[in-house]
Amino acid sequence: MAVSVLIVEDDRNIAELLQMYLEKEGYAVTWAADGGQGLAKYRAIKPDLVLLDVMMPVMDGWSVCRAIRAEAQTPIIMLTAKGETDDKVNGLKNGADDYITKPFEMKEVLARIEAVLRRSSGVTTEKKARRLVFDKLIIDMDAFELTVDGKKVDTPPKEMELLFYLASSPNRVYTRNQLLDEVWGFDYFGDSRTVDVHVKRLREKLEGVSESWNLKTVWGVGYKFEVL
Amino acid sequence: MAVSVLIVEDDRNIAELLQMYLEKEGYAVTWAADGGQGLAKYRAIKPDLVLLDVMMPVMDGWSVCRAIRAEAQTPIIMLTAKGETDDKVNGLKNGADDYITKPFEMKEVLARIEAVLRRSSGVTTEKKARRLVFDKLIIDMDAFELTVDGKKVDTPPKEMELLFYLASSPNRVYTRNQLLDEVWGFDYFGDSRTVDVHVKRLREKLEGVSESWNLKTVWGVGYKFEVL
DNA sequence: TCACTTGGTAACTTTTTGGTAACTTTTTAA
DNA sequence: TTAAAAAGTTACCAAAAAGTTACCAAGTGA
Repeated sequence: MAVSVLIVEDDRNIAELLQMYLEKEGYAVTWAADGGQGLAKYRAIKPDLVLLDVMMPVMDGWSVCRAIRAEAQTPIIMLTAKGETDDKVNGLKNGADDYITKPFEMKEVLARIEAVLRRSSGVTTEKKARRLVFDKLIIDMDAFELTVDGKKVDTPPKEMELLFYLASSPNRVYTRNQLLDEVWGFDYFGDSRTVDVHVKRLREKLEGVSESWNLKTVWGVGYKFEVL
Repeated sequence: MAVSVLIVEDDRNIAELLQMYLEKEGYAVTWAADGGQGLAKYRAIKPDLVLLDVMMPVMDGWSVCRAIRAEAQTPIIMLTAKGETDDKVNGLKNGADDYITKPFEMKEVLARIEAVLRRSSGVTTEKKARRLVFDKLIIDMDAFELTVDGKKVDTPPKEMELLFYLASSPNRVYTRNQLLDEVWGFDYFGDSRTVDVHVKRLREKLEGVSESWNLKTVWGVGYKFEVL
């Protein structure tokens, strides 16, 4: 069953961004725009985890945090503005499990959520395969290491992630925009040609290694990791 | 089977902090908010160990301690406020096995628990490898000693723990935040660049010693202890 | 109390990366 | 056959990340 997350955040944009990312990761997301609503929705749906903004009008995050703590042990992650150092202390005092400083990276948020859920026992987020093996090619995202024909090849993050993504679904074509969405993040606004450049760089590392796979251009569409 | 611990502590925050840490270490934790409840839960679940706060309203820690001692030899660790020196004497008089002064470090608590359990025979906490050996490198967390190329090298705690953590999962990359969570504790409030500095200090101690391993930077991701 | 150790911060330097722009080549379709 | 569109390629640069150094605050022990 899906893990449910309640977002209590008055800034609509931040909330939507979070929601989009979390849903993509398979979480069931509910959003509350203020503290009062947050508490109400909390009681209604009893989520597995709460993301709670500190700065909110009327009923602030700490009040909500204490209120939730008074009735259950649901993990709470606070979202605090940068510089408010005391928040860290407050957080623990009021029973928060972790806190994230704005502005935050989505990856950061996901990592924290998984960490907190892991800590609070029970819920286990099933992890995907982090290691792909093809003929003379190993893509290991745990070691963050690319092995080509038995040799380790230094490969920057973006290239690793792009290759890993393509190779996770062999023979499937992705458009540049799909790749930008999935690898760069849907909040990336740049030239789609940047994909070409990364493909080029990957090809330099991979060319002539094996007959059984290659990074193929699908003209007018995009790229795929082709496996014969 | 998991080792069970009963926490009797009226301060919800402290209790939760303890619970979180202990569960992460694999203990089965039960919490009681006051002395009466504590005694009741003690009788219900017969835990392997009791963490008992001294200062509690209604029925204080000493009473609970004596009550438990009257019926079993279950190890008891008292949690006392700083300055209450007499507690030490009281503790022994009332049959406590150990005592810890607030505010305490979680690591301290874990160490005490393991020590007490070891002493009270019976329960054996199967502990992980506390000693890692690589080519010309010995990381001994029991002796808290680092041996490089046959020579002991004075190494401060944080560096030892960081190295030990990284070396416990060779070739696996950890981000700075993961390392902060795991080595510094998830309740650490500080700059993630502090990891860099510790890595630097470790490298000074380790550089040029062996070809078969090294502390490697994974650009854009984090660090790993690489073993060839 | 004072000297020493440790852990952490801040500031500055160096390295690496990701992305853009410009130019070239290939493919498609009229 | 040729022009337009798409993709390949190259070089370069600003920003991000990591390395490095110096310094400071808190804790420790003599």
